[in-house]
Amino acid sequence: MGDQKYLNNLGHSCAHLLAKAVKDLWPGTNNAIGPSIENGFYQDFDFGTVKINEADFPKIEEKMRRILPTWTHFTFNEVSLAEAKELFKENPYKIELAEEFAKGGKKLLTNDPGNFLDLCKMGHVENPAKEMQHFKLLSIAGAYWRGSEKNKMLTRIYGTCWPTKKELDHYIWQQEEAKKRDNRKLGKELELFTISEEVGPGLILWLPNGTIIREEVEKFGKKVEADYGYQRVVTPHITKEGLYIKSGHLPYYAADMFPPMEYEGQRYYVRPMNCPHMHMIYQFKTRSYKEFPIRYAEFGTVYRHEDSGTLLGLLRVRGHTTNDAHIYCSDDKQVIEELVSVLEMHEYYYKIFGIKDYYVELALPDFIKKKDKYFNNPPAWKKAIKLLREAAKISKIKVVEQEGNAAFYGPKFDFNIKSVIGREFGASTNQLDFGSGKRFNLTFADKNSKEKIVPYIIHRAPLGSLERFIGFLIEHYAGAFPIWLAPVQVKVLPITDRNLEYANKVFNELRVNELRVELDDRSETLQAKIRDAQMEKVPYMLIVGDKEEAADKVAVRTRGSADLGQASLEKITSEIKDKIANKVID
RNA sequence: GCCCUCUUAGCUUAGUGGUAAAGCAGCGGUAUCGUAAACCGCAAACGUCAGUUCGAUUCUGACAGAGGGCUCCA
Repeated sequence: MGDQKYLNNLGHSCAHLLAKAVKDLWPGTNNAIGPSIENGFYQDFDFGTVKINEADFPKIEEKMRRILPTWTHFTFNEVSLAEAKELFKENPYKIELAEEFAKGGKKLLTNDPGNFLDLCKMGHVENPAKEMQHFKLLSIAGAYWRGSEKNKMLTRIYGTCWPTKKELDHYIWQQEEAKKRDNRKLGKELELFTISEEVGPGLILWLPNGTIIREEVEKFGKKVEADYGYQRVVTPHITKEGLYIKSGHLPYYAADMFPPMEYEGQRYYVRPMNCPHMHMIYQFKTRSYKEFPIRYAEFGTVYRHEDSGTLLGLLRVRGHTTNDAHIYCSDDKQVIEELVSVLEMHEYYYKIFGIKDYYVELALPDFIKKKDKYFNNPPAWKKAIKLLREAAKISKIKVVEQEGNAAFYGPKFDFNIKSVIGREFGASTNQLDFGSGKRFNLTFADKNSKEKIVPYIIHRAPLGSLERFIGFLIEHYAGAFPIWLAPVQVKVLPITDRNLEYANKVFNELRVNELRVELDDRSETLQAKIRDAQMEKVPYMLIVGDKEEAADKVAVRTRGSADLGQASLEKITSEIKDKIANKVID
């Protein structure tokens, strides 16, 4: 196994090989960038008017293999901007990059394996012919030049390259395995959710099994929030335009909102976020300093106009329900305490759900590149950032600071989790808002009966949205949910129809114990019943035949094991209830 | 939204310029079986709208939906 740096060099070198092969096959094609990425590399091309697709891969791969033996080593050179412009005069992408790097004071470097000169940042293998033999082209995609929708759409070819054939095969196998966990695939197979063309893309229809999981997660969230002193509220899904003018969302957020509707001469929006509604609840009455901090929580459903191409099962949708809450703080001390407690809550959730692969980002504003994106109040920003850093320090949570990702009204902690398929996405966001108090004129009476503006509001959603979170859980558990979440917790399997009466007795006993239990009373073979229960990933199977009936017992099988032998129903019931109560992950 | 690919029964797939095959699921029977698929039968589909054609599920186009991607820099 090579280390990551070596794998990066391998992928990056292979991108050059791909570029050379493509340029040989389609003269006139310009190659743009070709970096290594996790598990491989990509190379962007401008094919002009030529269209290629995955059917061309064998041809390209063959060409690569033909070129590879001639690449025994790379030769490097430093060039001047003028030289670079001459060398790459036919390639506008390279020229743009060269000019930019020269301006940024970076050295301009080129490499050449003998027959293919390229502008390059370095990082290659020493002997390509020898080291680069195990590659495979994976997919083709469109990608904007420099990632901006305003630029030209280039053609991106993804590939992977490994030191040995074994590692290449292993990677391909791993990808196949990952696909089996895809939330869309399992969502269908386990009957968790569906998306109807007639209802619309990105709008989730929760099936009975999925609804059980959703409601269990919701119930758990409500319990935790109750323990942390939150009060629950409920607000409507639409609102008049004026509220978003007041909040400041309209100019910053319009592109993400569904178009408004007219009603009784007023414009109404389907809400893309809950905050302004909650602030209206704050304003319901005169507030006293004694009430603080005020914590309002709501599972609030919002709708956002996500681009159609970005939708992804439960992971990216147009309607979702956030595990939202707003904490109104009257001073800095409360802000720190509440932030620390919110971070603690995250860790508790992640422990319960068994989520280990995550990191926390401290999203800061970028006043240089995106000046117009933020409330213009530098001292307030500075102070807010200080408070977040302080809270992170107390929590002993490692945060990665990232400029440019802040909300328009404040900096935030974003928790990013990684699905087994390798998709990384924001799981939760915790924002420190120093602007809305003033905008909404949220006031309270202080000790001296003086009216004050709420200085800080914490927006937090540790579970993110139920849609995305459950989408993540589906992939995380590969559909085998911990028993407290499993739609069906126990299945009773009678061996013959003779055993139906006893099976019913067992079934009813489990129901009385408030377990989610099903009785498979079909006239099927035991093997078939077991197979179906396994496919449904039911945690416990209780098998009852003549022997169990005679002994007044049940034969136990779990989804992860073979036959566990007989046990009394009381014993197994209490074992199951215990696992549910403790939210055990098996 | 943009680039490429795709759309056949509830699901997974086969196939054709003369309206289509199968497995699983479903329904009706038969079998009553000991830890991952019993047997027989029945019913059920070419995404939508145009165009080409004697004739289109098949070819072309548009639309809709789905899938792989879209600043990890030379």
